[in-house]
Amino acid sequence: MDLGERKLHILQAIIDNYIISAEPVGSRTVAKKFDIGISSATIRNEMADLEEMGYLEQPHTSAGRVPSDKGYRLYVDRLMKSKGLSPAEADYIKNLYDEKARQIEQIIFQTSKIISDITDYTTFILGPQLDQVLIKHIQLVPMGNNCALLVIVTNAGTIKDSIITIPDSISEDDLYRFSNMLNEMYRDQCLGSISLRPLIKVRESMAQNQEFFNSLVDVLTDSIEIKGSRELYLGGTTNIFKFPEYRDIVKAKEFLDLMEQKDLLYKLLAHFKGNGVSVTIGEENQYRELQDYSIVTTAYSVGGHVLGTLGIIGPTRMEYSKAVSVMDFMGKTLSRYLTQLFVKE
Amino acid sequence: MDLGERKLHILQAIIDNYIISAEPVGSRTVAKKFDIGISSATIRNEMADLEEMGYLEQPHTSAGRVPSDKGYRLYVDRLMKSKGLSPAEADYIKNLYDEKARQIEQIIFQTSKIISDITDYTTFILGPQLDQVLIKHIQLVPMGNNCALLVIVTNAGTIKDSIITIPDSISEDDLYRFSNMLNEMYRDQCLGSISLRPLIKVRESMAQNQEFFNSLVDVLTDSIEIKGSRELYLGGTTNIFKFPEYRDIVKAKEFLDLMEQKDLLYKLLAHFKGNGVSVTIGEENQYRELQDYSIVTTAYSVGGHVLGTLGIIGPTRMEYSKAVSVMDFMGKTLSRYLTQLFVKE
DNA sequence: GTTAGCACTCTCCCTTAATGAGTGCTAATG
DNA sequence: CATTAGCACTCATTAAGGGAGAGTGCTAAC
Repeated sequence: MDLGERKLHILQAIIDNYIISAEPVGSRTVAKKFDIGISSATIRNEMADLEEMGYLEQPHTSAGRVPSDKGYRLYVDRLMKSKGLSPAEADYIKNLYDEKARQIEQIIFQTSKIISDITDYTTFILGPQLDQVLIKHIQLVPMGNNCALLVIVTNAGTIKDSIITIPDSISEDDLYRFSNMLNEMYRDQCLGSISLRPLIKVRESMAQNQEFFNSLVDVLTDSIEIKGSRELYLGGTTNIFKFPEYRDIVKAKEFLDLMEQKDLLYKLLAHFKGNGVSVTIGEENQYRELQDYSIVTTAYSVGGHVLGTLGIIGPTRMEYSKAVSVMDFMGKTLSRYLTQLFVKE
Repeated sequence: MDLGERKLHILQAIIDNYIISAEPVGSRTVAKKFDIGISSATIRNEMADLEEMGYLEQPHTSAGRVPSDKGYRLYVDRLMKSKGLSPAEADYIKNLYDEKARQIEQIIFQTSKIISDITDYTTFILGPQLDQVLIKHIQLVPMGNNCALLVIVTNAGTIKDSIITIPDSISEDDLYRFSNMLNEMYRDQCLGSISLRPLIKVRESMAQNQEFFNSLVDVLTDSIEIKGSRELYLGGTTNIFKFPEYRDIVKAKEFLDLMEQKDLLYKLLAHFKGNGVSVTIGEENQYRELQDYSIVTTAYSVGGHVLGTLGIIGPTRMEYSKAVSVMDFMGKTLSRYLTQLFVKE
């Protein structure tokens, strides 16, 4: 059995309808929407075919049809009409970015807020990938009781800090001197691939402070171990309540727990390295916990280097057309903005 | 009518029971719990009195009694037996703090996680109050396209950063020189009360860079405007689902929306400056949106200076005894830990 | 003052019945 | 031969009715 033009039209009508209504779609409804002279009986036959082919499902015998993941996939690949953003929306976004945002965190939060406001889905953003990023400044700041703060500023505007212990024998002046050394050694080096070798020289020059030296090396090594340290920002988590399929308290809790469990989202996002917008529908997802949801992601970059990922998550009954447009637009807008801020012309 | 010993005992039995069961408590239940020879009929009479006095309420004629906010208040002030933490819990907490936490943010997150794990309520923590805090280091880091990052490290281990624009005429070397000047001027000054006057001298020395100078002054002024910039950390927001009174999706959403609306929590916490643990029950709260909940707060400090506030929020049917013990313990533990880290002996 | 007894109230839950949307099949139609 | 009208059938949803049970308030006796 093959997918004639008419079957595709019917499938599209059903999905369009279901995305809006969240109710199984019956043959009569399709007949009305599809005002050419085809009766509901004919449509019923076609729908039975589409179900047999796996594009539709039936919650129970006497209900209408609901799209399957396979149906959504076909819809995303071939049927949906790309909507684009309304000029009002594009303006709204541009204006927000024009306002002075003075911290990279603020910019990211703003981005996540925009996306979840416009789409009504939950947004998650993976912060700058530190191994791609250059060190712009290193500073050791004496803090108090045998403590110092190691601060690393990167060229993506992010700051990484770490408390380290220092022995009594090191004075504040020593720390500042040492800061300068570190700066000279590591400025404009890539955080992901800095070598500890140059430090050996330093080690000799502070032979009496082995302990401090070791602690410092530990921290630097930790800083290179980036995986754990990438921030994951969430926005619009309670948007999930807007969808009737999550009126059920158990499902809502399940979703919110999922969002709090950030490891899963980390792992998930690790896969989407490519550029362009990627859509993962329901069971296409390799993680079972996420197979009830659809996820749309895209990368953002600074000066051509991919820095992190934007994503939204919502029910498989997602407004894919809008979701894809928004993510595409926001990925590009954020990249342009960051590049303009941080890359020398 | 006055509150005899027996009435107090009955009230206590009712509240103890209701806190656990979340069901209206009937006279028979109290009679059982209260195994001295008093019949349920007598207790019924006493309960009617307690209701008349405003300590109890009746959801409907044929239901048991439920404590009123006034009842809870009496309970908290006079009736509850302070439980203290179990040794196991105290150990668990101490062990967590002994693990190396390398960022102040991490420490705060850990604290909020501990509190919501132990109490099952939602935790909110107001981060360090920046006007109480000393500047330990200031750094201008050149970033790219007419941009620099102003980084301020404080003696509470927090870092404040801000993107500022710089004119072409300023070189990287100028920036570093300027950083050094700022450091000399402001190190160990209180962030809340730094004066811009010393900068006037600098202004003269960079007469040809008025624009940059102005932008810098703006940012410094902003940094002093602290109110907006205090972080509010949340933990265990989905704990609310554990309580039967929030099985209702509307109420659950209401609560979660409340937690996302951080201004309200800011305003709320501004009131609790004193030390010691403070309990606010239901309608005692001045903000209508919070009158369905009870809130327990306490301050944390570094070296005797109050830095911020810990709080939990849950249904008025709260395990006050445990809540108070935990908050007291955690406030003290966190303060001790931070003091030990950051204050010179 | 305390208590046993009893009528009364109200919620909760189960059963039953009616409604209605939608299907699948059959037979008629162009 | 594809299309369609007609009809019996299915199943979820909703409303109504009717115990059962928990709890109260009142009265009268102790």
